[in-house]
Amino acid sequence: MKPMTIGELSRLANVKVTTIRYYESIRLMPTPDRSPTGRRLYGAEALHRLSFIRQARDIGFPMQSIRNLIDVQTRPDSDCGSVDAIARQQLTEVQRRLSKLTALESELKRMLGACHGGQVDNCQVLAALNDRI
Amino acid sequence: MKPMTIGELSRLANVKVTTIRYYESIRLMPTPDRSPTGRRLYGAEALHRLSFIRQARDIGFPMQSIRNLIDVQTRPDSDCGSVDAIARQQLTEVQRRLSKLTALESELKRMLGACHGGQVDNCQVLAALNDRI
DNA sequence: CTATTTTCTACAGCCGCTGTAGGATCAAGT
DNA sequence: ACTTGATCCTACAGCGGCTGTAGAAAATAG
Repeated sequence: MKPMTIGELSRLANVKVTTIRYYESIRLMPTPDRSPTGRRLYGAEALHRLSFIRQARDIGFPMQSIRNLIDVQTRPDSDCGSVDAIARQQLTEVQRRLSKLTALESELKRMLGACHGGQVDNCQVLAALNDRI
Repeated sequence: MKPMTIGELSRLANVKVTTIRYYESIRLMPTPDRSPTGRRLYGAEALHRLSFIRQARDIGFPMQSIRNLIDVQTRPDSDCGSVDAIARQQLTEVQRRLSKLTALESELKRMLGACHGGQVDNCQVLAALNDRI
């Protein structure tokens, strides 16, 4: 398994090259090895980590939670309690989002069922959004 | 129903005063009436609209979608098709988020069940996150 | 051996706020 | 009526999380 360039990593993790460098600069990603000519070289571990960050961001995890999880991960002697606390906190937040999103989903569905190319003033989409969200 | 100040609106809609003024500056909120001494005065409509924006933002709606919906709302002669398109687009996005969040929720629950104050290296939290997210 | 693409660093800019400075206004208590 | 403290005003700077650009070096493709 030969190391990959930043561009390959970018494609595989679906994270822009500039963003990867940004993550490195804020120490969210570790400083990678370099080729003899100074190019960043990444292994599978980096891909794993970056994918994790990407997915977590995508799902709406705050940066700090991600950082916490990663930090704990790189200190394997630390106890599980802090990880547990983070997970618990995230679960609450995830459930809050889920309930809102579920409500929104049903409302959007209802709207799409009710609206058939009429005019806005006899269309329930916006009223529904205002009432229900 | 007497008009309310920006502070009252802020409390009722759970949006910071500065953020309300920011929304006004980017024309997401309309320019309000002013008191004789120059203070912003808002009615129920503003509260309605601001609450809508707030909830939509909270749930992860992109600014542009919110703007689209509001713009269409204020042009009641426009046809329903564009609203429908926006709603449809949002539904897809909402469902994407829902599936990810649901997966994450079950994983967090599993983690919390499996982790009882051990050490990180024999704790499944992080491995689970890496595997499943 | 060109030509195109990728990478490098360094830095500026954007979005969506958030906070601060410095001053005016208002509401409540004495 | 007067003080005190909260709220409001404008204007502008700063921040988090990227994103884009410039200018140069290096890798790959034809």
